[in-house]
Amino acid sequence: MQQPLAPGEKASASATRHWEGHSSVYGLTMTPTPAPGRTVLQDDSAERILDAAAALFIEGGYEGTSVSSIAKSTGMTAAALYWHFPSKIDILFAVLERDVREGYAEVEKAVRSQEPRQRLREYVDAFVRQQIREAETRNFSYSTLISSLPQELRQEMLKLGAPYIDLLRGILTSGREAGVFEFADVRVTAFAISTMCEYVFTWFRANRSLSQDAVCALYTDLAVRMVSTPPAL
Amino acid sequence: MQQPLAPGEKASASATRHWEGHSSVYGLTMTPTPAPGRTVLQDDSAERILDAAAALFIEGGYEGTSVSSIAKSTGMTAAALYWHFPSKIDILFAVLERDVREGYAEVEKAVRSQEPRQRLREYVDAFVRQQIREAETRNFSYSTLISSLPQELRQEMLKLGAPYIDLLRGILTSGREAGVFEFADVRVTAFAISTMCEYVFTWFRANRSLSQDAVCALYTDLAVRMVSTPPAL
DNA sequence: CCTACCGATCGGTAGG
DNA sequence: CCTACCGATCGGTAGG
Repeated sequence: MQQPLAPGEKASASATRHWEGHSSVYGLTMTPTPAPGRTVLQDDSAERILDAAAALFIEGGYEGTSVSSIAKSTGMTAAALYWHFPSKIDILFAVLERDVREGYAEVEKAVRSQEPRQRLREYVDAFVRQQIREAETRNFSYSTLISSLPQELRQEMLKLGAPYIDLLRGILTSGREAGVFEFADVRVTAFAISTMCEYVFTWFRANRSLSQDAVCALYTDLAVRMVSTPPAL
Repeated sequence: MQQPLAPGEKASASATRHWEGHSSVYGLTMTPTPAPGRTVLQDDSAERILDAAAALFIEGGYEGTSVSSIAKSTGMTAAALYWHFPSKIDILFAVLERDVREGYAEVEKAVRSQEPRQRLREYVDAFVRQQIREAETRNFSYSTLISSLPQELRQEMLKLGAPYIDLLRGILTSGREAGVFEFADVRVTAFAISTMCEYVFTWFRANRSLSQDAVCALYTDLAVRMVSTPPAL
């Protein structure tokens, strides 16, 4: 059972906390633990922090954003943030985690056809559209912010992206079973298509002459070509 | 004429400097200017700084690497670095610039066939092999370090990568003229293939079961499929 | 290139 | 005794 903390006592990292998510891997001392039983999701302060942090990280990167600037943007003090999150890096992780989920939900919703080739088109179109939309208004994409995470947390983020890649693998596999797709390796092919889409933002801004729709259409065709049978080898 | 600087006096940013390359875009004050007339290329100190900085940036990222750690690694003091480079960001830029050139030279050397399809295979194989090799030993790839550059310098880096993409465009165009390739847009297709190859590192480490050769072969086939005629649509 | 430092700001913590 | 913070400042370190 969790004991109430005496005034001034430090909570250990293993203590039950009202915030969810990752426990800091650093040996940092924690702010006093509030009573357990509440969740962040009932508390919109945490959501407001994530909103502010997301905007600032996207604008200036992780290291280019101070804790106090996040605090100012939410109308709190810097110290108050540490009641909601154990460290700055946990804020980044939570921001990315939320974005991965929202991004996946959007793509999943767009994929509604039952025909594999059409499903693949819907997947690529939604994915590329999402990435381009982000690239247009952001200095730092979520993809590049991941590199600010320490090794361990980066691995955890990769796992969170699994549904994304699993959806694509499912499309490819069902297409192969239906005889419309043909490819040598599901995993590599899925990763290839996925990274191709994810990193459109690295070049899109530099070529403003192209419309969003045009790039989506071109990428969709390229992806379909990569897996369609008979292969043109 | 350049006046000798009194002790403690700061050189203006417009003073003649013996180092080459980009002038800092920040309004930072500079360390005292040495006598003009020497070049960095005759000075292997600058090369040693770049070697040390490259290793440290790759290990800990840009913000995770202090100027003094670069200095220590080269056997200099932190202040001494500022005789060779105007700022920390200029060191990163020089590191990336050198790598882009070396990386391009390697790919260019690998592309020797005259047959377009084989040329594309050689290009993709060399590119992917290079990226995987880097991914195996590095925490931060050069591609992710680019995101630590401010907007202006990031644009300059993109320009430095032009030969890379131009080589690929040339391959695609000659293949189209020879009637073996067919695609809708040279620029987008080249970018799609290029980013697909460049960002192998984002997933390769997590899937150690695959060999370097296997991934190269699979990616080569995927790229050829993307542009081969007749398209399997 | 070194020694000797600066202005500022960093992430995080204190008691209340 | 709780949740939700505040005003002030900590020890270190950054780039220059």
